[in-house]
This record gives sequence, structure tokens and C-alpha cells, in this order.
Amino acid sequence: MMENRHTLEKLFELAVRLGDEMERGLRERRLTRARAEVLWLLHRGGPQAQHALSQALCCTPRNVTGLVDALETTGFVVRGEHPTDRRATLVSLTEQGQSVLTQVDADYQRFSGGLFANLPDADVACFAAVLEQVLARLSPDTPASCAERTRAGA
Amino acid sequence: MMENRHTLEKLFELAVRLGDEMERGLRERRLTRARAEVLWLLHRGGPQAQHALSQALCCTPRNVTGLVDALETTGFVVRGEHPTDRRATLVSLTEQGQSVLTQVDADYQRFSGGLFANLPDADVACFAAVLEQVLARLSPDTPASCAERTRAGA
DNA sequence: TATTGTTATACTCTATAACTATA
DNA sequence: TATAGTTATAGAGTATAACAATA
Repeated sequence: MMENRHTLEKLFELAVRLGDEMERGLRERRLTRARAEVLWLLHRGGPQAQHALSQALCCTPRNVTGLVDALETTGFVVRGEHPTDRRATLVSLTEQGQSVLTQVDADYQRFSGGLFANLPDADVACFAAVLEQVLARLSPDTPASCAERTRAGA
Repeated sequence: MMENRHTLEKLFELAVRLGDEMERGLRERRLTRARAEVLWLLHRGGPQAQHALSQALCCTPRNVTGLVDALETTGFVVRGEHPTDRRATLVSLTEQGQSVLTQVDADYQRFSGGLFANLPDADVACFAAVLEQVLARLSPDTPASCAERTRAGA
């Protein structure tokens, strides 16, 4: 089907544009997409050890070290002692981290609200339904624990 | 609207999964997304100077130098003399480059065909329509010349 | 004087491997 | 023996700045 190919191309195009849009907002707040993902995980899961972040982000422990280093340097997170495991590091949001996340969240909320504004509800519902179907079709080979890295940092 | 936010998150999730899927195929053929984009441009536009690639990819000339270096090393493209401008380099696909592109194209065709298979035509049409609408809503601030980098390398 | 592509340098994300401290 | 996180090293993509050759 030629139309399917065209639709897939448009889907990629939209994804790239939306990603760029998100990234622009993050950059203003001195964040990157990968670092923002870490903040989201900490926001939703509370203080965590790095290995937990590593699993949620589907990346290597070494990668987490780098991201946490950067976030610590810029003041968004702090490393602390793990209460029960002295090997582990407990990563927590600072007040600044919490604050910037609140702003990013508001941006995201505003953006998603405007994106589908003025479109018929039925169309948006249909769009969302196809989205779910196609996603379900791809899901089997992707571990659920890696779901976090799909939000484009917001 | 909370649902809009959820839909946007799903959209990002789908984009990431599809991108990963595409990238897997590229990696098997010793290509990356960025390099595959260069091959597509050469396929569709014929032999070109690097500054043309730079504009189409929305990246710096330096970046193109790196990509073309890598593609030349791996045998997918060759640098040649520009017929009229001795400052410029003419980048062309090799036979190997042409061949791998044909394979990637076939992958993409097959993949896009399967993605929406068994879904009601009306739903797919509605999906595509919303896609276009949302894209049009974002388009103004993105230069048309940068459209190429949106195909996820395929 | 402007453009084309390069070298030099740097930053970000990512990965593997070897190692230390702890479990 | 296995796990948590580090250092060491590497590769990919991206960027700015300075520079050479050419227009």
C-alpha cells in the first residue's frame, strides 16, 4: 500500500518535529532529553538507586553515571547514601530539580492541549485508537520496563 | 485535556519504537540513521555537493564532512570533482550504496505495509488525516528544506 | 568579499570492559 | 559469586571557530 508508506513517513515527520519542539523547551531550562527522562523517573518513583534508573531507561549503568553526573553538576539532583545497601547510591531531586520539572510539566500540558485543539473529538479519538492498535502490534518485543524512554523528555 | 496528553505520550512512544525498529534494520546493513538520510538524498537528488546535503539535513557543513567520511570509508559513496565549481566536492552513490538503498527501501515498504494491515480503511484514513492536520499546525516554524531528516533513515 | 569544505576542539549520548566495594 | 557503581576507552552525532582554496 503506497498510502501506508506515506502515512508512516508523515508519522516520522511529526515525531521529529514534536521532538524538536520539546527539546527546544528543555534546552531553555538547561536540560537535554536524556536528562529530563531521569528527572521524570525520580519525580514519579521517588529517590532511586542508579541501577533502577538504568533499567527504566534501558541503558547501561555507565550511561546513568554520566547523566547523574551532569544533573548533579547543574544542580538538579543529588547523590546520597542508600539506607540499606552501602554499594548503592540514592539519587534524589533537589528543589531546583523539582521546580524545573514542574515547569516542564506545565509546558507539556499546554502543548498537548493545543496540539489537538479545534479538531473534532471523534477524529482525535480515532487517531488515539489507531495509535494504540499499532503500538500493541509492536509491543511484544519491547520490555515494559523500558517504557519510560518514550516520552521525549516530557 | 488529560486525554490529549495521553495521546501525545503514546505518539512519542510509537515514534521511538518505530525508530528503533528502523534502526535495527539499518544496523544490519552497517548504516546509521544519519548516514541513511544522506544516501536517500543522493538517491533522490543525484550526485550533490556537500553544502546541498548540509542544507537538506539541517546540519553544519562540518557534520556532513563526518557523515560523508564514514560513508566513503564503508564504500557507500564516493567523493568526486564538481564539474563547474572547483571548491566543491561532488558526492555520489557507489553501486554498493545504490544496492543497500534498494534493500532498505524494500524493508521500509514491507514494514509500512504490515503496520496498518487488518485495520479498517476508514480508521487508517482518519489517522492519516489527523496526522496531516497536526503537522500543518506545526509546519510554519520549520523550513521546508529540512523536511528530509524526518524519515528516520528510511 | 563570500562560499566550500576542511582541521581543531568540544559536548552529549551511548556502549563494552576492567575494577572496587559491598552483598 | 553476584551486584552497584566507578574509571578507562571508544564511537556516533552534533556544534562553533579558524583557515585554505576558490569564486
